[in-house]
Amino acid sequence: MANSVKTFVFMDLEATGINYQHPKITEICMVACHVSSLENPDFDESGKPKLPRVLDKLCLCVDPTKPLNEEAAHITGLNNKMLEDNEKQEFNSHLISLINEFLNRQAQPVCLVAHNGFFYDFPLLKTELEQQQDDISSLLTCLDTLPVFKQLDKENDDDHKKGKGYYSLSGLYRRAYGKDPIDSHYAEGDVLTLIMVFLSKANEILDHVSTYSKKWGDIHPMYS
DNA sequence: TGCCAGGCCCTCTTTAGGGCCTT
Repeated sequence: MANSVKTFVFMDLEATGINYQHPKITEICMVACHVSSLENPDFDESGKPKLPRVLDKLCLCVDPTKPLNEEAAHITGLNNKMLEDNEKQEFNSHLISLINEFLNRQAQPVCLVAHNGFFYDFPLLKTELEQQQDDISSLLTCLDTLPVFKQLDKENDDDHKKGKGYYSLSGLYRRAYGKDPIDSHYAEGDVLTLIMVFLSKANEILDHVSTYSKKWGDIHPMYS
């Protein structure tokens, strides 16, 4: 199909807090994966899929220009002093250019993927872009793995008791691979975990990408 | 101190309320 996604860009944001705190981004990571690597992954001797060898990565720390809340600083391992001491730049036009160049380098069309992306990562990125009077291509599509995994369980009649953490990123990783992911809450660590979670159901997800995805242009900012 | 977002899902439901998931 002419419109089939050719590149999935898995992404994760670390920030100063969560939605109602009007957060600002402290770290952004995007890892681009060609669809062929997801359709036909290599497997290790235990039958676990391997991360694709060919990955493009963009990982950057950002001065949020507002205080991180205590919990965000604790779980992300970042704080304002650290970002200031390292003279990190704000979310500015240079960063937006980098993101655009990174996305434009990939085989098109591109689909952004994030866990709980429809309610966190995508609206927050949209807000930061809007505050710079800018945007990324409205031709992008985006996919949130949280509703995807809920829907797949429904279709597979999974009747497990779904307590707290069942659909968290680390919870999905534990379900798939029987152990905790590494480097949780480092943006790159979470993105690599997300790719592994995606690979655990890749063919089922890839079969329904058009059903589950939204247009980037339909994402609303988290706040203005 | 607890609340503050929000669409979806679950249940002690459907004339509703509360928890999840993201930092």
